[in-house]
Amino acid sequence: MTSEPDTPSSADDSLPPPEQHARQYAAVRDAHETELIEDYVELIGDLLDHAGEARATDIAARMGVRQATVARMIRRLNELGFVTNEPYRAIFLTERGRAMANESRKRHAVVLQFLRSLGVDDATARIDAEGMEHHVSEKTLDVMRDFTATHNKGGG
Amino acid sequence: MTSEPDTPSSADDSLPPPEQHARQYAAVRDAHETELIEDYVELIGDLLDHAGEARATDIAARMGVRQATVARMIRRLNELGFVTNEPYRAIFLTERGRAMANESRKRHAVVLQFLRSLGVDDATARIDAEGMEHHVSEKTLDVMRDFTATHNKGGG
DNA sequence: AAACCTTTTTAGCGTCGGCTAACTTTTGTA
DNA sequence: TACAAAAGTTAGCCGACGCTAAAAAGGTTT
Repeated sequence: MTSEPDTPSSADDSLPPPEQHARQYAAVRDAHETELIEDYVELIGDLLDHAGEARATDIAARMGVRQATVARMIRRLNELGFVTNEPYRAIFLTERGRAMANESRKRHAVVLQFLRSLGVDDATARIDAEGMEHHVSEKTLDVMRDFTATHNKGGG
Repeated sequence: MTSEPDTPSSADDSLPPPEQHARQYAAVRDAHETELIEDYVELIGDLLDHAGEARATDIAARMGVRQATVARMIRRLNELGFVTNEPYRAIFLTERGRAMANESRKRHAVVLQFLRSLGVDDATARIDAEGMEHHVSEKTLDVMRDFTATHNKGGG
């Protein structure tokens, strides 16, 4: 039939050429590299804003990992220039860290609200947004923003 | 203005309780554990279907990694019961592997077509789908399927 | 001040998934 | 048949990120 829902251009029958395929997976790997860092930075920013300070204990509790894991990550974030910290003291974001936290938070909010305006329930939207957040390109984020704006007039 | 896009109920002002927050991150970590395995199994399934066989060279080229990396992963997939393989021979999927490949492929297709029907260009949709695929819950997949079905009548 | 508890840090283990280098097997060709 | 190229395997390095256990620093209570 020529009137099938799958048009030739949108059918997923054939594999992309190997190089393009490889680039897709490389993009995913790249995203994974920065993903955890962004999650930590975003969480630290949230804690600073909501609790006034970001302590390792709270980060550990919210990330669901041990404090030792957090300590090592904080050291890494410091080396990368995202946070400043002195031994046995709270953690603060550098300018770069603050920028990343804001970026992440915005992206997170766009995805979360998009999912909700699609009709996904809140709990599911929160979980999915957390995972999807780092894999959504700027272009797709724009589309999501538009969609949410036009489908959310009555409030979501 | 009181008619801002952010309604109080959908605003993301406060952090979730720590335990819930931790569960969200745990879900992401869990997804990461199986993600790469699913990607390999899905790719092997695609190669079997499209090329008739799945060879380590082709897997490496398409994943964008070295053959040594593929070899170790194949051994792992074998131990996990997803593939069968004999030394220096092509790779085949077990029943479990085939089931996972089909699942992954379906999920991948749903996300990809959803993005396209949203209006995301093909190249972007492909990249984003690859990353998002593993972080989309069944519930959200259902919503995406519905959306694509109702917004894709003219083809796209 | 001493004792105690919490918080943070450090040391060290294990797994995973990239990599290179070197080797073996298969395959294709002279 | 012999040799070269391609494909597959193995060994071992490295960084990341979980973990436990134990030490060090900070804060509180007596």
